[in-house]
Amino acid sequence: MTINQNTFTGEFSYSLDIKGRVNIPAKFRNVLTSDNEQSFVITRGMDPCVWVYPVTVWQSIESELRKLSSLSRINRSFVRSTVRYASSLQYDKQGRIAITPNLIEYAQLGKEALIIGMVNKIEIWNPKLLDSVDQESRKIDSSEFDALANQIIL
Amino acid sequence: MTINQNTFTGEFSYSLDIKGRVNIPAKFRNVLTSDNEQSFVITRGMDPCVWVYPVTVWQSIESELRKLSSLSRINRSFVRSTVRYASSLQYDKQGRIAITPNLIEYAQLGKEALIIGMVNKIEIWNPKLLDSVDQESRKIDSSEFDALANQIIL
DNA sequence: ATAGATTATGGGTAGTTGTGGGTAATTTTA
DNA sequence: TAAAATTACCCACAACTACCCATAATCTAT
Repeated sequence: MTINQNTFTGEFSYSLDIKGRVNIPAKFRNVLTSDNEQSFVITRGMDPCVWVYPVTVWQSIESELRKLSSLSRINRSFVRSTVRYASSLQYDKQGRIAITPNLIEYAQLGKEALIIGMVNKIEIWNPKLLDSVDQESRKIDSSEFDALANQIIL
Repeated sequence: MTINQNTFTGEFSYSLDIKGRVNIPAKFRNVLTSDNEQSFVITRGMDPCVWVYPVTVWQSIESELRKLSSLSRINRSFVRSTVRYASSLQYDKQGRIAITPNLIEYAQLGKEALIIGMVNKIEIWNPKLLDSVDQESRKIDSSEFDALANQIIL
């Protein structure tokens, strides 16, 4: 039994080809899907990147959304923004996925795509953008970052 | 019963071969893995070296990461930086591990690799780098170093 | 001291993975 | 409705990795 049974870890560099396809790391494939669930969910990330969820994880998000009353305007807006960019997907016989132009534009993806395991989901980044976003985050919240490291890293 | 039952101690020098493989000291093997858990986790160290964790230790880090909400930007950045360079691994039939090019570059590993027991994890160093980093640390924080020694050494 | 076992290091091979491109089917557009 | 564009499916190859075996050095036990 490996830890990758349930979680995504590691970083992989792949090329986004002219048809908008990227490889999904072999290590991630049986985490993302199973024998009885071939599809998964792709959507916008909170950062300028693409998020890819296993169906089980997405379903728990969806069930939370169902609990939100549509009477509240902010609830409606939140549900809309969460669901709007999400779509169900499968990989092709080679283990690649086709990223929609919408998402390519949002994540500003070029020829090189960096795929990062984020425990319960996958992120797909433009490498340069990732660097600048992470640097920015750490500059602004450096003390918070250090506090987390102190608390969590063994 | 030996002290090595649960902790990593001591220092060992091995060669990193052309395929990026290093031996894991025989003494460490049953600390790192067990009959029902064959894999372990390799990642970047805080210093310029490689860290190797038993699965149990890594899992407690991971479970803390799962608690962090993705709504906070610094949380996302922290999870990313922690998980990004980590991967699950097993040794081959000879008791070696294959270190990824990423990590070899980060730790500036050459032909000679120094493996050091660090109680709850293993460190893999370029010997020269280790010397200079340790000297540097002690020069800068010498009073702190002495205070720790005073407090801990019996 | 010697034989057997374990450990350290090197290399070969088969299978998997990553990448590109072709063709048919489907959708979109004029 | 027909042409154009897009998408889905398929095949092929190159690169890499995992697995295997071989040998030398070291350690252990009698």
